Amino acid sequence: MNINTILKSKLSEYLKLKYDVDFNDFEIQLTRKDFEGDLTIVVFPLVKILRQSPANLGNELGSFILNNSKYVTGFNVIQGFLNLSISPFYYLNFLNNCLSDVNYGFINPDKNSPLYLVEYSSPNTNKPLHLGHVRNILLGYSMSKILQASGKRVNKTQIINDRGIHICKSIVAWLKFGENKSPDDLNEKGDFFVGKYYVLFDKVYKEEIKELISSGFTKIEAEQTSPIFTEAKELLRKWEAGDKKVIDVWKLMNGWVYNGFNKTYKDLGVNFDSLYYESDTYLIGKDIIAHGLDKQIFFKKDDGSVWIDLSDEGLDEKLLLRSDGTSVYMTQDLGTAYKRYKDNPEMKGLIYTVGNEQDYHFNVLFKVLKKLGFEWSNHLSHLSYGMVDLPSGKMKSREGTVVDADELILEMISNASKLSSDLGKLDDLSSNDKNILNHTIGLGALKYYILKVDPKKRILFDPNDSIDFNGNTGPFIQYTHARIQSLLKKETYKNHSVNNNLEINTKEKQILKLLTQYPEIIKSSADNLNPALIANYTYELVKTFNSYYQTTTILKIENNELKLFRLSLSYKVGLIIKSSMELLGIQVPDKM
RNA sequence: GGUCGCGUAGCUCAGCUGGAUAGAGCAUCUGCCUUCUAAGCAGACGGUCAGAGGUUCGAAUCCUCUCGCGAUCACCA
Repeated sequence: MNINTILKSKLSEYLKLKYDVDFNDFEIQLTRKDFEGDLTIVVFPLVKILRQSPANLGNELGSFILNNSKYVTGFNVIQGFLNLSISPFYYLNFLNNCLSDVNYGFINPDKNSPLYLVEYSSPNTNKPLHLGHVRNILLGYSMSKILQASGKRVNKTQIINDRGIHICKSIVAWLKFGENKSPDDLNEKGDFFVGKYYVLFDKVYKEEIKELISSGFTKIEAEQTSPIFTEAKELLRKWEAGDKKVIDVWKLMNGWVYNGFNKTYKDLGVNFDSLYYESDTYLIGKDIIAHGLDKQIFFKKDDGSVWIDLSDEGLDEKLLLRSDGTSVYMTQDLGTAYKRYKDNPEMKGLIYTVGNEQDYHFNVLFKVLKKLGFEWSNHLSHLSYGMVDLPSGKMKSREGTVVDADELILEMISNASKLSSDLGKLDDLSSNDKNILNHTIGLGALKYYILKVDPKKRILFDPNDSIDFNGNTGPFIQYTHARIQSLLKKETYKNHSVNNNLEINTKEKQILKLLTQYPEIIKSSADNLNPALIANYTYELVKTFNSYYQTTTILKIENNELKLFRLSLSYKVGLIIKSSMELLGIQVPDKM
């Protein structure tokens, strides 16, 4: 059993007996360095209840726990802080137990575990993925792993925004200028290929407007009468009418884009369990609107547009359907949410990984569903994250100021490659193994760089400042893991029980203390939807271990018992590093 | 203007539900590779936690106000 739980229950038992007070809300923290002790109980909260001075109370509880727990070997009291020295015996015992437990810290979900849907990525099919998507994808994927580790069944899902005027724009441009060529003909990645035509459309459109204005049209007239834009609108009409030719081109081009996306997902090491398409769900959304109108939850304005009044919730009126009957963003999201519920009626959570620019949208979405009386609406939550901005400001795809996901991945790999060849670390590897390793390291750097930051905070990304490989970074953590593996390789290592009378040093105790915290970190990370907690915990562990590794002889000592203990400890640290990096979707190599 | 979020070292960030003297990395400087991987370790330097009030034994953390930055309030998605 966990030492905190033991201490809490003993103390509260004591308080009940002696003072007839029910209290179990003890705050137990790691003792600050510079103070003697391992765990600290804060007694201030009890001072008021028991009407005693903090010092007296600390001493009283301290002597009680000293006499009643075999794990406590001493105590001291400073102000209201009761510092307890914990016997190495406890930690060694813990090491023995958790050594044999491969899944230490993990709660394995089974068929009866609550089902959570985690949505992430959710791209438009008219342009390649960029750095903003990368943050989204990494966050969503990592959260799905973390939720799984905390005992939830997870379905990783996305909604693909595959219809609408923006899609038609790239189709029109390709039909006009594409010369019937496919990405394969030009040896291009499908999403780039299509994105190119999206940009081309915009270029032609702007030129047309310019010409029209110079021949006497107003700006608005020009925008409306632009031939290429008219074509796009016509195409959208045909698409909605189910015109076979249009649908075929649409399918063809979307297929190219999906191939491109899949390559990027593969490079990032992520995947999905289910896919939803806006082209399937927007009609369901329209049905829901009709239903809500029926029940008078929504209302229709004179021009035919449909709205909901959320002023009683502190929000405004919100449009749900355009006056011409076509759907808006909200329409589609209502439909998608409903379909997901229908497909997974037992779901206990649906987490949308979407940027914080859409906080308002999701606020409204959840409230609309609630007003519609869907009891499952309280399972929905929004994992909102800050934008990734450049020194020049916001990324804008049409202005070409985006950091492209694929280019960034390549750059990270080449950075890793350059660094490892400079250091001469991989010289004895085959070139294929080198490539795999550089990919692992480059992506480790990228993923860690993004995930270590609190999701709700904005990230300022400077492309000229290539991502660091030293300090609090992915490669540093990977490196430590690799070093541990090579250490273990040099000795025949077997699982064994550590002698409980062993003397352990301060740094070893520090590491063991950190290891005991691992399950709480996973839980907290899952509860707060925050992978950064795990990232920063792992960094602390790695840093502590490195300091130990550098200053403590592990292999070349006479005392066999001690050597085996040190190997056990290293082995366990390696396991924890590996499993927590896996929760971030980061691979850890055995050699680098 | 309304709403939401953010503001911690020169820079990038930790600091979880309030706890002791504020924590890392980068950068700058000083040591350490004939001993398990120097992508490392040890150390120095660096702070008005945006500002002002309040709550209490105790506030970077909670509340109020002010300032700064960002997002949003679209018949765009």
